[in-house]
Amino acid sequence: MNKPVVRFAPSPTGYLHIGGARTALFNWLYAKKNGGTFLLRIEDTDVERSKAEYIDQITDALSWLGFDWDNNVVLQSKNKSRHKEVVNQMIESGTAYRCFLSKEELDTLRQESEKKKELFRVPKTYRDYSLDQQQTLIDEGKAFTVRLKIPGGITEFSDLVYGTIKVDNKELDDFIIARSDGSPTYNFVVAIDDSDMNISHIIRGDDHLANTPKQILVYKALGLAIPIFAHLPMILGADKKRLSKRHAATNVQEYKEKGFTPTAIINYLSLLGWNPDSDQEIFNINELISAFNFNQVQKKPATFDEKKLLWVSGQQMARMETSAAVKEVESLDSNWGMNQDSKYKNDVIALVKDRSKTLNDLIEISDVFFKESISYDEEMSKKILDDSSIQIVADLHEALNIEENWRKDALESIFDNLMTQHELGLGKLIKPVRFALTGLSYGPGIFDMMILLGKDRCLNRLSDAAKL
RNA sequence: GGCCCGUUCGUCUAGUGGUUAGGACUCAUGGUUUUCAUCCAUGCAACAGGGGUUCGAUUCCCCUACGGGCUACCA
Repeated sequence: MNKPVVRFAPSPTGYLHIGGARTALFNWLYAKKNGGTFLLRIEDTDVERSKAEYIDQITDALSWLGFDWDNNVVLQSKNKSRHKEVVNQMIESGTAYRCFLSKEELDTLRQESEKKKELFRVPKTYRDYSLDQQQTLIDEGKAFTVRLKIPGGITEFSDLVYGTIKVDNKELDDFIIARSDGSPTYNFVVAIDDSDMNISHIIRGDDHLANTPKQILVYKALGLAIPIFAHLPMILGADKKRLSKRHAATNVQEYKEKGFTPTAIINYLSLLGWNPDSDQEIFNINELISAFNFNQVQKKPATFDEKKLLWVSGQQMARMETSAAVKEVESLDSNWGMNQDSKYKNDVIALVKDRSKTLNDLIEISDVFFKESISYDEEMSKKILDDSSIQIVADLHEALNIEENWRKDALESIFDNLMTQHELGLGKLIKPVRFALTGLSYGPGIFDMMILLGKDRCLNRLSDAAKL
């Protein structure tokens, strides 16, 4: 088998969203797994809605996710003359024809059949006009579109996910391949471009499933080799509607800002509509590449669940090397750990990493190790630092102040004494102490934290908290 | 309306002509004589409905319902 050539073909009418990222992922995985080529084509032929800035946003997001594409980005708009050439060629050869029905005429006819509850079909008035007859109408100044001359019969193809799909060509109108302004339409150009780019496997959302027969008919009309198709089920929002801007967060960029790593996002996305045929859920990229297979791709749409993403992210976080986590955080937030010793930064992340689910958690918790003094949330301090708690904090301060050995065993014995003194369990002591030390109600082990924070910082914070 | 596709716990999913229908997330409870957003254990929870086929259907077939897609001079 030849090496596959696949492509991701977004239109630059918005940011890269989760659904697009999943489509890109499955294309990329398939290419990587089979030593194939992954191409990127921007479908920017909708002049109204396409924006150049979105192209950058999409390519940035893809790069960030790590989906490096081969060759240069193909801009569909650059192929205009090629598309026109093929249209003309098809008119000449009679596989397509000029249709002189105006949009208004068609709209009226369509409305009439709707009123009569009849099935609307585009009239094939001009289907069999000779080239001479067509020319006469052009000379009269009549506008025209170009339609594909769809033959009778059945169009059948085998989808890697959905299996055999059959459509009676009668169901398909002679659809327009070039508008009256000469611009070609999607179902036409997509076939031409895919063929020109030698795409062997078309992997895309199943919203294209019903368009596939039309595209196959274009391939056939031109005598082109028909690629293999694999349609992916849609990703739905919590309301079971197709993921769109209406939903909370659909933009890949937003997940980056929430502190998810590409690995976590990719891992979670891979689990939407696919399963590894095992119980494994946490994958690194290479594991995913070798496990990926269309046999395990689901046919039904999957609902995006941020809770599970968060869990996957936490799992990935725990598996990440400390040094890698430091790098990730630094690239996410360039201000993080400014003017801090790199060994210290490493120690902080090592301490905090296992309990964090996102890079933002890392940033939030590690911050208390960098700040000189911390601020206390008023409501929380009222709740946590009552009179007796303040007494604990004050007593601890006193005991720590005279402690020379800032080591775990020494700290432990101080807490032991405090426990007897206040007749409380360790847990009860830790709560106010942690809050005094960090302003947080959660975090790493208290002794490790104190050691890393250092004596001076601990003493200052305890006395600050005791004054509240 | 027509055509195409789909329907297993709330969610992601495994699975079989005879199973206690399995796992994961979430949630609940308990544990880890240190909090917890980590970790461990336990628990709650599903085969859309109706007809067939069959000794037996969640599994095969048909219908209905529901969901999604396409049906544009959008992509």
